[in-house]
Amino acid sequence: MNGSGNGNGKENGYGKRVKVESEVARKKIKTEGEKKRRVKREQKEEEEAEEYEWWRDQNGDKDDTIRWTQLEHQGVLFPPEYVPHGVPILYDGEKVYLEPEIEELVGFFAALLETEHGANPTFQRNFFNELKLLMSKSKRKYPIKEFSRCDFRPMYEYFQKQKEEKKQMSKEEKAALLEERKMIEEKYGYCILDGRREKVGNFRIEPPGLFRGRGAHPKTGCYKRRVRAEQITINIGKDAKIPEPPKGSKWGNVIHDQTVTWLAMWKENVNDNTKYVFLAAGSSLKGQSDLKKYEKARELKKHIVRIRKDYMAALTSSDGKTRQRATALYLIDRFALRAGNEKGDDQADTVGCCSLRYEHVTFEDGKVVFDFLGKDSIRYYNKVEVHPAVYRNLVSFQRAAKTPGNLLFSLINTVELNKHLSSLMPGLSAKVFRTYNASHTFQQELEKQDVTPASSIHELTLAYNRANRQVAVLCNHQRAVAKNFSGQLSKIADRLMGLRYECRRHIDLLKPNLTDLSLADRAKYDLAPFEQACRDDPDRPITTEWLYSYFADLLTKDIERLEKKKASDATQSNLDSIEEKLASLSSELSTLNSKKEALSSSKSSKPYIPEMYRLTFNSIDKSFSTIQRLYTRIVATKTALVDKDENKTTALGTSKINYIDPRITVSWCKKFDIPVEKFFPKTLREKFKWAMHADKNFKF
DNA sequence: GCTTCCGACTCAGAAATATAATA
DNA sequence: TTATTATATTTCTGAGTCGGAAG
Repeated sequence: MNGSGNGNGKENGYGKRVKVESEVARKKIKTEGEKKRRVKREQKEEEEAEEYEWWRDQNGDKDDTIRWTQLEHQGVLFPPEYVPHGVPILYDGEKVYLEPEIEELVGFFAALLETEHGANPTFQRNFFNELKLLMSKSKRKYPIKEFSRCDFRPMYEYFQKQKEEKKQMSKEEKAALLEERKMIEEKYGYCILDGRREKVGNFRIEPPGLFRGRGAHPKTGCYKRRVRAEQITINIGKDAKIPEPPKGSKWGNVIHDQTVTWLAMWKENVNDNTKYVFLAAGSSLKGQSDLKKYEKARELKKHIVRIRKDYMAALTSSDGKTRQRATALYLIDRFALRAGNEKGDDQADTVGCCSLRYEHVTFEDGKVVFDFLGKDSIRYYNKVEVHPAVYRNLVSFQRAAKTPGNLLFSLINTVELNKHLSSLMPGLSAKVFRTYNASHTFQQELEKQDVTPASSIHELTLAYNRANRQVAVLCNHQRAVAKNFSGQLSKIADRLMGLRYECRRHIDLLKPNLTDLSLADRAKYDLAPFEQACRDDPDRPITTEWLYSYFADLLTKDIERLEKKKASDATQSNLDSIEEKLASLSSELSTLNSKKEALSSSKSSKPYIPEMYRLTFNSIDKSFSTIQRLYTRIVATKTALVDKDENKTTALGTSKINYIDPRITVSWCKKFDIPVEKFFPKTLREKFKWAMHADKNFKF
């Protein structure tokens, strides 16, 4: 590996920035240390792998239709054959035992019983049709007629139990399993490409199951059948040894096509789509096209002003087709919309720019509202201001479309659009705008961030992620809300409430003591911003009931702490005082509980505060600094809350992996003296090997 | 020429797994 | 400490783009 690239991590390791501040941090140091060792080990592995630095001898005008000259590989790995378990399902409450083939299919459904797929009517219907088909072909007679009379629970429970058992496996068993996995990866996971050992991506043949289409896919739940060797085409070098198919079978076809990069291919039965086995993302072949993609996007930089001028002028063209094309381009460029190819009826109804329909735009307060399902049925909702000409055009396109269901851009399509684009710049197509705008936005946002090389790792990470998030929002990259998200949020909100309450009572304590001060002195202790910060959240007011739970919580935690202390390092001398404290804590806890009980019946106005948590005034300065400290924590907790909430549905990964030129990250890391490992985990460093030596002055 | 089809590739979020944080 | 839970990373496979061949 080249020195300038990888040496970076060593010179600027974590150690320099980790501040040893307290004993509490000691534990951190240990884990930091372990982390450091792990990172070092990874780096070593990266260095050890003998490296072909393909990016060093790129010559642009090589014949790029031939993708390889030598290709050797081990073929594909098939999933294990089905092993029947004999667990029945219930029909009208009666046990029904199934023959293996049918049991397997039913098992696919039973496993998904508690998921959204299992509850999806289309999924259920498609699955059940497949089941009826299999039963009708069987010699056996099954009583099963209606889905609603089936009970898949027993099988579901059985699978759950199995999962549980797997979790309970001993260390040795787990290690053995891992070992086997490694062996398999060693065999199938690599190929020889032009004399070099390169990683293969998905060498595992997809196991049978129920097709899990996204969104409202009409075929979701259909039986995705087991793939056999006879369906598979192997692509391999002429001189290479052809991999052995499973016993008793043979490959469907073996070809030696040097113009493509796949190693194996088959047709999947549900949608008749082709599935490929490709090299891994870190391979030279993938890396080369990745680099090419970003270079093309950078090429667009040189033309973007002209292209924008071009389509802005065309917005008011007298030719309808030209106006539509210009408007579509405006949307693709400004809002990073996808091109939007036509789709069939046997697919989910999703759209991109060119396939937008009447119902996907509305006009509100002089703005345009886009609301449609995009790729993967992810909702795109955006209320935006647009250029007046674009507004006028959209209104008129919609009027021309007349009714829902009709195309907004009725006169153009993606093929034409891309043809036009490639006439403006060789190789330009709609998707290049997404790459260009994503990378460009990222670089700009990064520059906007208020950080210096002296900033802490934490601040730098935050800055990076903020820029990253801007791009994710631009590209509408979303993710499902985490399972217990609201629980996690309310936990933080609860913590915030506690801080607010504490801040409030410290202010109340201090305030009366300020009245005697001179006006000038009083100005030194301005409480206004703090009072503002600890004002109640109207959605979560501090009630007496909450207060009692708050103190009960504090008591419980203090009791636990003391119990621990008692158990671990109590000497005879302090044992008594511990016992004493424990007793008073417990008594306060029971007092509190009874007060809480009484709360529902009587409405006493003054909340009871356990003795040990009552505040006593000490000095103005002490009190004031406590308030300041609490204030800082309130602000930090608030931002954490906002941060978490904003990140709730935003997926940062997709843009990092596919849209942001990695050289921007690398150069920024060099400039700000922070290891790239902070932002690129192992596989990404592998994927972006070609970008690791980017200069610190690199500009996208 | 045109439209339609389809092959080959990139990009997408969910699910599985590994790791770190916390009780 | 160990067990549990949260978070980060990797794997999986479905869903797009786009260009060129076929009809």
